[in-house]
Amino acid sequence: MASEKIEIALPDGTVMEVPRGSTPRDVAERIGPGLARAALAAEVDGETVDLDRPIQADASLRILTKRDEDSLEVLRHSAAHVLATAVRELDPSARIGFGPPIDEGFYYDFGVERPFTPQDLEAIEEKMKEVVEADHTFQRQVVSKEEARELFSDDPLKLERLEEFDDDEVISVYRDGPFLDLCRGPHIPSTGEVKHFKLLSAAGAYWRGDERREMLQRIYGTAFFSEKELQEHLERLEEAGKRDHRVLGKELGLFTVDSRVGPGLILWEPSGSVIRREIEDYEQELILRHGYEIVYSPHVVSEELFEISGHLENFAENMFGAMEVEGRRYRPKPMNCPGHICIYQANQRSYRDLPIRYAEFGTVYRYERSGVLHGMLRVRGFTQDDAHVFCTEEQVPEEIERLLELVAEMLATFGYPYTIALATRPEKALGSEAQWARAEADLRAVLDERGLEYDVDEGGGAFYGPKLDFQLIDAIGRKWQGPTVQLDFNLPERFGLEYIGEDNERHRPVMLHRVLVGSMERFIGGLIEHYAGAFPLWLAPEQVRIFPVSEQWTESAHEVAEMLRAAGLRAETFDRETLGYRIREAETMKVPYMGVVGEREAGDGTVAVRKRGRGKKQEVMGREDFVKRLREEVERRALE
RNA sequence: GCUCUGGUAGCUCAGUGGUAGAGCGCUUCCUUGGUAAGGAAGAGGUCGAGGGUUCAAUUCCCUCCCAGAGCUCCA
Repeated sequence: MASEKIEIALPDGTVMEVPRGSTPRDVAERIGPGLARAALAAEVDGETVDLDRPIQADASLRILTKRDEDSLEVLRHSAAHVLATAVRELDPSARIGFGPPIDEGFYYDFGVERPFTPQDLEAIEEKMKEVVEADHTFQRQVVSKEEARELFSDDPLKLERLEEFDDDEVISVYRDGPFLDLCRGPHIPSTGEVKHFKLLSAAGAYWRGDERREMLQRIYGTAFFSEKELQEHLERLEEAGKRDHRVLGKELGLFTVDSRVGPGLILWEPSGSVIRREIEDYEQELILRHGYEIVYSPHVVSEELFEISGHLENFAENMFGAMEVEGRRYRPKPMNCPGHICIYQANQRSYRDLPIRYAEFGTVYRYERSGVLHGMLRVRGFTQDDAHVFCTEEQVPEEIERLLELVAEMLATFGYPYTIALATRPEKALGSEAQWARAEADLRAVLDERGLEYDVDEGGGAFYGPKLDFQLIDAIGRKWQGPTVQLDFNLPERFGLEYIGEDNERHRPVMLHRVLVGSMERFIGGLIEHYAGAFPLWLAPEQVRIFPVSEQWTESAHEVAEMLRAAGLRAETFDRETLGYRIREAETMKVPYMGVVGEREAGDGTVAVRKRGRGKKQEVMGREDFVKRLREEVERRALE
């Protein structure tokens, strides 16, 4: 039996015969000593495992080195163990929660007496370096539940997790030097491989994410295979910090909040308002061109409406409280759809009227827990660029097609690449299976027809219909929630929506909800970060700033600015301090264009044009040409 | 909501059991400057709000308000 062979299929297609019970490490050694040295983990039949995990049957095998995506996860998981090892060394009484790898790093939760301070993190990081230095081997061991109970008898958190194992489940523990953890694995061969890591922050986190349970102390960190990648990651974090819309919003005077107004409620300063108005004007022009009609609905609505819509039943915890007037209860609206439905129902509708597309920049109010509020990105009052399409089932594909076109046009204008996800029927769903199947098929067909790539989020749809989610990718690669399109079988039913068909019978229309920017607040908050505050000309609150070289040319500078304003451009003059100061000020405020007027320019009717961020590279041009050039750039909404 | 951290001049922040400081900004004056900070003087603060301890609180304690980080990507 011992000499029995099994077949291992390698990624290059070759098949290797090895004794049963060989480990991936054995295979790597047979392939070559270089690979054996570089090996960190392995993928056996698609499952990531340790290098010394014996293989008992024919399998496909891939040796993972630091070049493989999946290795990074293993490394970070191991880094989390190194962290826990260090924390335990410093505080043996620390209880051990969970410590998984996450998207950009890892964390570990600890049950400790007091929260970690930044000094603690430094000390822990130093201790981690010792653990790495010691190069402890990660040793996997399979134990029985009974043995595991014994091993973790002093740690109630681990014991709790242990009790959740089914009897037939394999329970594994991993040891690295002094530290033992209940862990699924896999791990890299030894702690010495965790060379480039950094602890980033500490914060409270509920045990198992349940706010009724004990709060543990979580430490976040990240790890990479090279110092270069680590440094690049830290720089990215720093860059993201510099782009923070709250900081830029303050510096550039875009928006503010005031505790007298209330948390999560945005006040738009003039400069921010310019940006918003430009976007709203643009979008209005866009959607009118795409066949929408503009409507308006009230901010405060009788509760009766939300009883019909079901919001009171399903959305109440997100709604602002009721106010009573003349014995009737009213609510600030959390959504615009019920109002639009009432407009639809204001008249009898014929199939000849459909599709009907109502759009509104509708301001809604939603209660969000105070802890989740965040600048402009998560607020309690915001304006949606909301629209509702009422159409027949047959018209759905064409409407989806139109929406895809609309989305593509709009996102290109802002320079966002995007991805699409189709969210399908969840467990608990309204409407017949056939209805869902048809709707989903319609959505797929349109996407496929256009050759668009998309992910499928199985069961991710709303209970009332499938949806398309668009995710934006910003200038530094972060993802943002973008447009959404949702089919709705629910509200037409609840409100009893009807249209008269060709057959002179009453029929139920389908309803589509869609937003493009979603919320003006969130979208513009995101745009601030996407552009790092340097808005393209058409959106820039101040588009041009004109400086005289010295006071005697102030008049000329004013003339130029006046000319620009007459052409509809937002131009100012600035003649304080020295020329260097004025340039610096304009660069800091990220004004796209600067124009300098001195003796030469005043003499021959030109202006010396400097573009934001381009340093001294200036260009002298005629004033008319300057105006023309800027007009042209605004009109095509150029990104650069 | 919960845990931790913070709230001092318009902004960014230092500081102290004996009623406060810097840089930037602001005002005024000087400077008339050719592409990222010219010089000087000055004004400006109920030290988040309320209560308590104390001879004395911006500082220590309590409550509240606001802000920030985080609150399962399941060993």
